[in-house]
Amino acid sequence: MRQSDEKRRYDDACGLAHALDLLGDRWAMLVVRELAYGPRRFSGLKADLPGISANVLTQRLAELERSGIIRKSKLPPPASVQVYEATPWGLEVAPVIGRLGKWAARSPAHDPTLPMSPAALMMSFETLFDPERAAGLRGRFGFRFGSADYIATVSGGAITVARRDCAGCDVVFTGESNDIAAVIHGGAPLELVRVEGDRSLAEKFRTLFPLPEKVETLGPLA
Amino acid sequence: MRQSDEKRRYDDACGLAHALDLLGDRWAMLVVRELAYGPRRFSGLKADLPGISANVLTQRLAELERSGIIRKSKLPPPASVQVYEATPWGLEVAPVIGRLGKWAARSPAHDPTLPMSPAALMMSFETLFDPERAAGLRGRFGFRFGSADYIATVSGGAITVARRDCAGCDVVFTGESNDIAAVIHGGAPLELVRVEGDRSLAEKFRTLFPLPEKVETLGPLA
DNA sequence: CCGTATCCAATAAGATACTG
DNA sequence: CAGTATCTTATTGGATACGG
Repeated sequence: MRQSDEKRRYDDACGLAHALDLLGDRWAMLVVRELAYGPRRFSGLKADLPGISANVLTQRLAELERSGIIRKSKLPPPASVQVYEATPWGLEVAPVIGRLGKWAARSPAHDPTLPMSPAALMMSFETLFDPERAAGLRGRFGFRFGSADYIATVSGGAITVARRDCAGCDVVFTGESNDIAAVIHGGAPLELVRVEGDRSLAEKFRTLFPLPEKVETLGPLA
Repeated sequence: MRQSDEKRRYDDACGLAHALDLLGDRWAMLVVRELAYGPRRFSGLKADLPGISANVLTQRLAELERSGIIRKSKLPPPASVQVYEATPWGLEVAPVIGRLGKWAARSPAHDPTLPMSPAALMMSFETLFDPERAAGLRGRFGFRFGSADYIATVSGGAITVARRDCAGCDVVFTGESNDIAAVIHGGAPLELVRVEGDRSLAEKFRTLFPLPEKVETLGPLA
């Protein structure tokens, strides 16, 4: 628990400074990332945020709720479990933090071999998607992570992602998000994960997400 | 100085997590904002980041330089003073943090009456600009803050901002960035600041930056 | 004047154990 | 499973002193 009532804030009218008042605390943006595709439970969030401790997660959820970025809600019966979900406004920041991620992927210090959560992987599909490479391609691509299913729909040079059952997809990838990330982004062999359905479509899917070029280590000598 | 050599990092391959490794420390993004339009000196940065202490600024500058986001450089003689400037890659994150700011401006908790630095104000012009309202408008708008001059060029339904002498502008606003912000964004009377040049153009300029609608306090009851 | 280094008090984050 | 409580450690900001 916070000992003082007053949170540390920037004394600055700039919208960016206020964004950092709202999302600048450690873990806050990553919590929003995890909620980008639908409601999640406390334990799921904790599991997908490697290294966060329960008390910090509790505090972040409370602050984000106070700010109106997320809210508590209850899944319909018979589940009836409590979950956290992004509000419509909270959801609007997802594409912005996605672009922040795309920018950072050019950093020489970025290490793509670290673990990657299902939500992070699905967001990478949205942010790294290349419409030109997807021209003329149509398909529904399912991802079964054990904890949840997601589908990515490619059509008309665009991609959309949703958390939804994989039934009816043209291809379904099943495995750990780390391994699926290695296959899609890292060029690892398809055999690392389970692939059901149209295999050639799966191969094409892998080509849609070019990694941004790394920055030169010493920076361009302008 | 940091006591441990190891910086606290996220153990996460997600680009966003890496962005926060690079820019997640307090003040870091605001330093980048201040460098968005050109090189700045230490004391200028300190003055425009209300509340930062010299040692924290020193530390942030060193970290950002290590990451390749900014670099030290020397102004050409006879000035020959040391300045900090964003690298080309570092500059690329400016529009992204601008969008973060635009998103946060919808927060019910956002207080636009707080102080606002010149760089923050100029960035707000870029992020809040409405191309439809600027249709058919052309002009060069100068801003003289005492510490530096900036110009905003509106043409063809677009706006560009640069730090440059105001000479040749159609309108020049002179005053403190706080007051100019109150005039442009807050609807304060033009008389609060000094306006030279085409006054009707100045009035039109004020209409180009609609503030985003506030979120309802309790959030939409979906 | 332009920073940098050091010390200090307050606060935020992390680890771990524990409760309903 | 969903958090709390408690303790320890790390980071922040302010003051101040110092070097170019």
